[in-house]
Amino acid sequence: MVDVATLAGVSLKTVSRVVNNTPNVQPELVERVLAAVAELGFRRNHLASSLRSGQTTATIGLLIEEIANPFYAAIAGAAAEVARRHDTMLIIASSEEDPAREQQLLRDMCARRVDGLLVVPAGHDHSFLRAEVELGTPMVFLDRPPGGVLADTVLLDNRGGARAGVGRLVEAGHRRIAILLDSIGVYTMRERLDGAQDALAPTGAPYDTRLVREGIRDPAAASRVVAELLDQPDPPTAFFSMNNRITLGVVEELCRRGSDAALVGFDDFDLARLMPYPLTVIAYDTRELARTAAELLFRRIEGDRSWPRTVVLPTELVERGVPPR
Amino acid sequence: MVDVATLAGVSLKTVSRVVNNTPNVQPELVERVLAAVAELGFRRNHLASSLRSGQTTATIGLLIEEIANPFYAAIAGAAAEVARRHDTMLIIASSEEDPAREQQLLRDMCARRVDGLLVVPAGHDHSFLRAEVELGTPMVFLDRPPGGVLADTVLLDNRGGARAGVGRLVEAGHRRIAILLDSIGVYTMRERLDGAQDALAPTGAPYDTRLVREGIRDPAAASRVVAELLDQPDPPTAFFSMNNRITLGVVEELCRRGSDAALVGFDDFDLARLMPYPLTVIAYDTRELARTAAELLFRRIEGDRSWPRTVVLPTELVERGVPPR
DNA sequence: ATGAAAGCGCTAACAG
DNA sequence: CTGTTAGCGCTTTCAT
Repeated sequence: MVDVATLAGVSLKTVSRVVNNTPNVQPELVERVLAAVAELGFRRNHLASSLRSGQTTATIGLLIEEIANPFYAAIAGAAAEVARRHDTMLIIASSEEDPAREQQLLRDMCARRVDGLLVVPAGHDHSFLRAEVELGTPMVFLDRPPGGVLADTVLLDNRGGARAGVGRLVEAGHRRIAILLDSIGVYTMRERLDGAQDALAPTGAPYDTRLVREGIRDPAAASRVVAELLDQPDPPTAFFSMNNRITLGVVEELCRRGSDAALVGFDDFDLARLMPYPLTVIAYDTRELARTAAELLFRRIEGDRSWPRTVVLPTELVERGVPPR
Repeated sequence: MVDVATLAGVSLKTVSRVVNNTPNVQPELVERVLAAVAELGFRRNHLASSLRSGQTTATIGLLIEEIANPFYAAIAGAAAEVARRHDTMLIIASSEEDPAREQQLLRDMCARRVDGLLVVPAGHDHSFLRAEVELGTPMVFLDRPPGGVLADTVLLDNRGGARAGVGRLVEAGHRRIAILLDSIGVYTMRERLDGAQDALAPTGAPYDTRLVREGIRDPAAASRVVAELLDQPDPPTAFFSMNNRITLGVVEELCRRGSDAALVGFDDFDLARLMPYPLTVIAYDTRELARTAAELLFRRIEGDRSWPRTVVLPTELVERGVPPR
């Protein structure tokens, strides 16, 4: 900047004014400065400017589990769009579901003085962020609630969605309904399981724990569990899958066998219409989830100091056919 | 840091040493400093440290078209993984295929003094980056070559892949092969078209421009084009689709009609096995593309000053059946 | 409307 | 092993 000022024959401060589009600079000087900027290939150092001015880095951080996963990619896309409207850059980091890594990444983002944080929690204890929150760094949690810190949270109606999905199977006459889920350690899975039980309770059907299978991490595992369940003496007549990876494996195995068991899955599919199986699902708007969270965050960044709130977004039962019992 | 130093009764510099894990500090002092850090909730300002030390911000920028797109999400995932291994944060920005926006974003990233840039080009002229390159900011282009600037580039063998795909259709006896593509303005599409023509040329079949359809932006448009082509007096017996959005629309329309036309598509699908149609595709390793680019970038960041190179990654014909003519 | 001086929070260079 | 001093590139404050 000193070089530019020298070349343009003005003071350093005038260069700063021109570079920042401050009004009240003589057009002639503006031109001279701009010429010098071009000639020297000057590029403003954003770090230095936000170091001195102190308030904003025009950057927010997004912490997710894994960017290659379509769910998180959708979140990142919606967050990026909102960030863009606020002329803000987005730092994206993946926790890989590792709480230690989550903590390290969040600390690092804070050290970079992001203006705010959008977090899909991996761990259950976020009290280490309390100091940061008190220091005034806004943060919004999404998809899962934080632990040990009071902050804005945007969630899906997991319980209501699962209740509706299993309810639909009950309505179709099913009583032996297998429930397939990933780790019970994850908040969303616990909520969905509660919802499933809400729907099952009024039927008076005995709650058969052998029909609830936990720890299914991928489609292949889901296929194996389905095979095992169908080979039992008293097989289930319907399946409730708690995420789309599992649903995929269930579809594969049901098709392989030409089974007429019913299936309802949590999470919608891009290609559901082309599936060789009527796929009724519980859908929700992932982008809306992220958009809501990001907009809440920017409201905070712009100075909103109201009490933290929790927003719950609805889910929708997308009916594509449910074979009766 | 001054406060921490005062509280711990040491100099500012000692605090700096402790915070940076510099060896050769008395354990006792380390402890006192750490206690003060904890008590005051001190968090090192990463911006200030990289402003002064000047060399590295431990940040790289990734410019893509749109993060929610699975192709770019895969790229982002692989890049994030390499960045992570180098303890580097990733700023991701989406150009939305707008060259003006691309330029603005890249300039902004440079202003933030990223250590390097990973770019999937949207525009055709990147000469505005030349000053930046000369100033020593490493950058690697991927999926498409840059224009007007010499830099490392990692590409797929688009031409070879298309040649193999269309070649497979020719081998199955097809001569009237419809070719469906997105915008001809995109490098990858032009390359793939060249490859298709490579395969068609030796057959001596007249090159029928009515069978080459450009400007297909989404599955619905692809379905419409397929319908139109099949309703012609002399319909094609095979389709070559140049990306997976198009392939999807082709599959839908072929299924709807129960057509036995052959189909080969560029880009693989997650759910190809479950498709109601034998889907032979040209596959490639998207993550490998990004990994290669990111590793090249870090080699540059670490000081490699060798002449820029271009790497071309192979594609693979994944055979899932091709109906003969 | 323009400029001079101070300083953001940190690290480099050099002493002690 | 520890401290002092200067200064990264910019913006703020206050003068002119």
